[in-house]
Amino acid sequence: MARLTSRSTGTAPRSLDVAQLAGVSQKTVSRVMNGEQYVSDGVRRRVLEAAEELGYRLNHAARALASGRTRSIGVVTLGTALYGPASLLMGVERTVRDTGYALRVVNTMEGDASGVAGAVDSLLDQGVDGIVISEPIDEDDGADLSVRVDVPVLVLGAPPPFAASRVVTAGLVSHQQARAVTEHLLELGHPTVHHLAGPRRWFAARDRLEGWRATLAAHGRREPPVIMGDWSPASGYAAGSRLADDDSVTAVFAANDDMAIGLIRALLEAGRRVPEDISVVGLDDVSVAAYVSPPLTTVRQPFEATAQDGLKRLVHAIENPDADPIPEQDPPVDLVVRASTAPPPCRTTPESRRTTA
Amino acid sequence: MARLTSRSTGTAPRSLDVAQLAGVSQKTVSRVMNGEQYVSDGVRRRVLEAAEELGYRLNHAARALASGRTRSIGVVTLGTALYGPASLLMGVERTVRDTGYALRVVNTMEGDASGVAGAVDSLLDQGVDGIVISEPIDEDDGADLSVRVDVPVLVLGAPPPFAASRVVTAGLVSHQQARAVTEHLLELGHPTVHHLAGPRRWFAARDRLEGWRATLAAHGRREPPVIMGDWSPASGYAAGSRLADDDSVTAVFAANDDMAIGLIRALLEAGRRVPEDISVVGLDDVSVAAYVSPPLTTVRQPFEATAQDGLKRLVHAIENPDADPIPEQDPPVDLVVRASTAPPPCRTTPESRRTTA
DNA sequence: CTGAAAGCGCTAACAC
DNA sequence: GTGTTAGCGCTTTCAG
Repeated sequence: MARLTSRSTGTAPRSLDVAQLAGVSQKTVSRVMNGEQYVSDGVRRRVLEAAEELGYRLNHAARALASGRTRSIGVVTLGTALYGPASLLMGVERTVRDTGYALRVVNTMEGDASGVAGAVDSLLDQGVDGIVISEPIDEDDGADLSVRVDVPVLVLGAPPPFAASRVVTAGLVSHQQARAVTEHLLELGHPTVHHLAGPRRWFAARDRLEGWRATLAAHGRREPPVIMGDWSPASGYAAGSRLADDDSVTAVFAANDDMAIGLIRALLEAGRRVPEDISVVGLDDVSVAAYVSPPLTTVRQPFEATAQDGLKRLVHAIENPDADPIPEQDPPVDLVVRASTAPPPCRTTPESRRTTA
Repeated sequence: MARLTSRSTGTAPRSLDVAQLAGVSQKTVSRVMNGEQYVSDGVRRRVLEAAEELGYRLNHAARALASGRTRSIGVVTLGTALYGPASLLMGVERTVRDTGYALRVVNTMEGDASGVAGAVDSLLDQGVDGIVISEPIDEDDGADLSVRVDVPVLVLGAPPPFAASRVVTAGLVSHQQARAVTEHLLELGHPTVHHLAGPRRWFAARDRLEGWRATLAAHGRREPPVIMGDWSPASGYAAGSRLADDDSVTAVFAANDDMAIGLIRALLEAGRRVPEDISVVGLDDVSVAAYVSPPLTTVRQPFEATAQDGLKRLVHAIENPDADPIPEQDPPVDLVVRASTAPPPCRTTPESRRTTA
């Protein structure tokens, strides 16, 4: 009964130690730890008990080396605390555990030219079975990813920024959200809708702008000049200060809630009432949206659903390399109408069509 | 010049392949890749070129297996998009890359009894050289961490929730922040300050409460009953609805900005003016704080500094197991006075001392 | 300064 | 059902 290789204490127990304690081969321990079949219940129990007694934990590095799979997924994030990216990351985090994968996170360093490419590279370097790219923003240079990405990639909230063998996307909902917002405003009777856009480098910003533009066109409305913001309340405030002087403005769609809140602040300071004089809509439904003055009409973002749906499809792609990808499932648009929108001040008559093509 | 082991294409190149191409031993490649000294410049360059040509990337799993070190740090987060935890995570992410470590993230699943213990366990399981625990909340049960944590641990924003061999902390600033807020309000002439606290299970909530309480006591002021919130604007709103009826309330310190915003909303709806009738202070300095009505007086959180300082000390503990820990460096409290605070309505006389001990 | 040999702890392929 | 034999691609000794 003497152990063949009793290890000096201080070293972590290996599967061989467990095997000896349980009186089985090392391979059997491996089978049990991996939940494989073809192990009798008695042996399985003995092994489990031995492992427990020794405080054994499987060495993932060794497993990864031997199997070539790391059982981990890498996430590329922006490294900002902006509501959208941060919420998406949380959604990914919460979901990934259920998939049985571990999570590695890197962020695209601001001001670094390598950007997404560098981040993906570093993940590949660390060893991951799949990659999630959350809301990539356009690179300064057109840095294309020269490295070969041979693992499946999930892109959240944007189309793939590079070519990879197997790519899936999720959360491409900005266009429809913008349409819902614009139509809501038009239905209230506003002759047209102004738009405070996010930075051009963000796909979500461009897509919202497109959705707004397309909707105005579809209704034959004049398209006012776009105002550019940077997602921050300060930029919304600046936009509001400019807009406040223009009496023709009756409705503004801000590309996110933060800008909407800054915008409203500027309008109020300028003596314009919201929504009596000007209606404002945001996008995100941040937690305070219902409690600012006036409570903000906005669109709730489906972060959790996007993360879940995307991850499910990424894992499918990882584990079934040859199978067809699962089709994307768009969540419904969730417009939350509160008190920042109302019919325009004077003109109750809905519209004078044909102003523009 | 024939390669000894030319590998079939399709397999990733190993250090041996690089060695053969460069005409050196495999060990020399290892030396170069690790930036060790005692390699002549010529050899180093040849190796680097060969690696580049082959598209070689070091296999971290093999390295971890051979060296016993993973060069990665694990983070335990709460998995909520609350401003504090989310911002801390971003700070950690942004900082960790500079340290040369990779980041693994797990979150304590809500409703799971194992909580922090389970999360730490799963990190240990994955293999990490150090662990960051961000704002742990108290467990339902007194689940103590039975697993042995033999890697250094950094706890952010709370005292260590369990005993580990080497623990460092950072971001224990709530107490001082609460004091600054309370003193600001007292200096404005308010006879006392009410407190809308966060959930008891959060250390930050308890510490803010303690700071507020201690400050009132130090100034010999009456301590009004504490109102409990849950960090959400909704809970702030509920608190505000109750407080609005009480004429004796002239100043409220909400434990975070979200609650402060909800609180203000309720007060305004009830016809109380802020700050003319009631002053309100939040904590966090969320991005919209300056743009709500009225602009919120609050305390800016030093998330980035906390993450940087903490991580620096964690890495020190990892790499110098026997050295003394680097002492914690508290960032200064950053009270941002805006328009939600003012002297109390009538009583210009500062105080009537000795109301309570 | 450079190299040879051994082995980290596991899984893969195949025997029994 | 279970065991045996080879490596996975590195780092670690220890020689030179």
